Amino acid sequence: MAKSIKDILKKNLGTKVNGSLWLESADGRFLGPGPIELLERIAETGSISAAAKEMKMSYKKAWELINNLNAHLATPAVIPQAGGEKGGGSVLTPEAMELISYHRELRKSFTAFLENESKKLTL
Amino acid sequence: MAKSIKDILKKNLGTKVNGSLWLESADGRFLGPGPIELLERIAETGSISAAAKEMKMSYKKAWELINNLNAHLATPAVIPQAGGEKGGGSVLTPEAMELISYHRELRKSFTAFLENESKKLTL
DNA sequence: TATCGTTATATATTTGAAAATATAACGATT
DNA sequence: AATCGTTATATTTTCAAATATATAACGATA
Repeated sequence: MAKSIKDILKKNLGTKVNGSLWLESADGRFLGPGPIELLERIAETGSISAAAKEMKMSYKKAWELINNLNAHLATPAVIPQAGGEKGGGSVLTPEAMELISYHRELRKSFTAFLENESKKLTL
Repeated sequence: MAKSIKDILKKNLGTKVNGSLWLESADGRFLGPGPIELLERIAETGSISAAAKEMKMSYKKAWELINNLNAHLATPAVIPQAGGEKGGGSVLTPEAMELISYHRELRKSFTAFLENESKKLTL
C-alpha cells in the first residue's frame, strides 16, 4: 500500500491539525478570538480600558476591535458612556451575550473538527 | 423566541465564517497554505528560487519554509542540489506528492465545514 | 463648578517580521 | 580551470502593525 500522511510525519512530535476561525464580510474580519475575550472582560469589569489592561492590550486596539464589531451588527454589542459616575464605562447588550454564546458553540464544533482530523495523523 | 446570531448581524454584508488550518507540533507550525503552493511550484519549475519568484516570496523565506517542513518529516519532501548543470535545483520526493494530496483532502473537508457554518448565518 | 476616570482621537515611537542585499559553496559542463 | 544558476547563510534595510503618549470631551457627584 502507498504511503499515507501518517507514515510521512515524524512520529515523535505529536503533530496535530490546528487552525483559526473568524467572521468576515466584504470589508474585513470582525470576530476572531480576541474580540470575544474582550467582550467577556468588559462584562466583568464594566469598562473597555480595564478589559484592555487585563489583556495587556492597548486601549486603542481594544476600542478599534469593539468599534469594528459594532459596525457589523444590526444593533451594537457594546454601549459606551463617557463621563458620569466613576468617569463612565461600557455595558454589553443582550446581543453581545448572544455573540459570546454563538462563539462558544462555533468553537466547540471547530474543536471537534480539528480533533477528528488530528486523529487521522496518528491512528 | 430569543435573538439568534443571524438576527444580530447586519443583513446586507454577506457575512461568512472563514478560517485557516495548519499542521503543528510542539516546536511550531509547518504546513499552512504557503508551503503547499510552494511545493507545487517547485514541482513545476524544478527550483526553490524560481518557485519563490513566481510567488513573489523572498528566496530566504521559501528556503526556511521548505527546511522547516523537511525537519518535521520522517523523509524529506524536497531534495536540493547546489551546483551541477544549470546550477542545480530541487526535486520533490513521493512524500511531497502525498503531502499535497493530503492537503487537498483536508482543505476540502474544511471548506465543507466553513460552508456549513456560514449557512447558519443566513438561513 | 471642580473632580474623577472613562471614552474618543490624533500623533509619535517602538518593534518585530518580511524583504532586500551580499557572499560563499556547490558541481556538472565546456 | 572557468562558467553558470542554484543552494545556503549572514547581514542590512524596509515597512507595517502595535504600542505608547498626549489631549479633549463627557457627565454624574460632591
